[in-house]
Amino acid sequence: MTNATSFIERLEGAGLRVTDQRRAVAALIAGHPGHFTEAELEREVQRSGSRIGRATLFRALELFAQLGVVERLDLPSGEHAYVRCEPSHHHHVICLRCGRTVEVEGCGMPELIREVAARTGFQVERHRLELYGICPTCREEIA
Amino acid sequence: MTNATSFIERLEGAGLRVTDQRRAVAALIAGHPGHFTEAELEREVQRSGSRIGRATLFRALELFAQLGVVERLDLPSGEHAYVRCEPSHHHHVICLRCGRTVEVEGCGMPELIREVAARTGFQVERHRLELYGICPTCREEIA
DNA sequence: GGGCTTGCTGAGACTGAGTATCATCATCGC
DNA sequence: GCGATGATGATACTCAGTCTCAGCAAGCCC
Repeated sequence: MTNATSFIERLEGAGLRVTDQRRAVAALIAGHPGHFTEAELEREVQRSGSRIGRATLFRALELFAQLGVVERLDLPSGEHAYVRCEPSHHHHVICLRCGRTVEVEGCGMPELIREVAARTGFQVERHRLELYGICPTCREEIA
Repeated sequence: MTNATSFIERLEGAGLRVTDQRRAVAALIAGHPGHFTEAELEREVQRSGSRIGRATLFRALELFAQLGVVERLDLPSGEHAYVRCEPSHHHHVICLRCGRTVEVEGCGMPELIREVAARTGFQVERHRLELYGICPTCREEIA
């Protein structure tokens, strides 16, 4: 489980400073079950009583993204969002109804990439795969 | 091959008006080998001597995207771009060096989606897959 | 061809995400 | 505790994308 402490450890491991602001952002992200936008995070920061500048929030998100503990998503609406995640290769399945996000590892992409490479002559270096659907909880609620 | 004429046919088929502006945008898109941003298209419109408002350009892109002859991409940089494409299900392989875009059909995703659904309990409704790499031409140039 | 309806256009104001700047502050190694 | 330097935040700014609304023109009907 990714928690605020592991965020801090990552900061220390990279030789970066551990500030109150980063601690607060880490705690908020760690407490988030699904994805969130920068605007949402900003509101939560205010609600929690912390006083963190917008620029700092953006910087913290970018930083955590570089450290691999947070990933940036592009929602179908075109909005940018973030999810906390394990720093290993994986993909996200995002619930279109409640926004809950689940990580899927071992995605079976390597064969697909080999096939695409063979067919197009491209040397495929990276890919982005996002799956959207309805989570089990929401499916029950709808039914 | 997708050309400007097929864009127009799609408009007519959908009962939409065929205007000079839409014709001009269709011609520019049809002449584009790779992806392009709205800003790039805007510059080309000006260079070609047409006089099309920005709002109209956005509307035309959105329209063609709805008609399935253009697709919206999210580049790794976070920028939004568009590519012209066939209106069937497929994915794009994008060259990180020259921007050329190639469509890949029959992507082998169904099995992957079934597996993810089985593992997470999600009912997967749609997905977004984009592959980034180096195209054959660029590979030769680098070598 | 002429008139009419209605969808389309464009200028410009607006919004909101994200960035740049820079003086001030706080962390952390010594 | 001290100092170097990385981090912060207020503010101004840029730029993509949207909204509005008066005027225009495509295409239908006669």
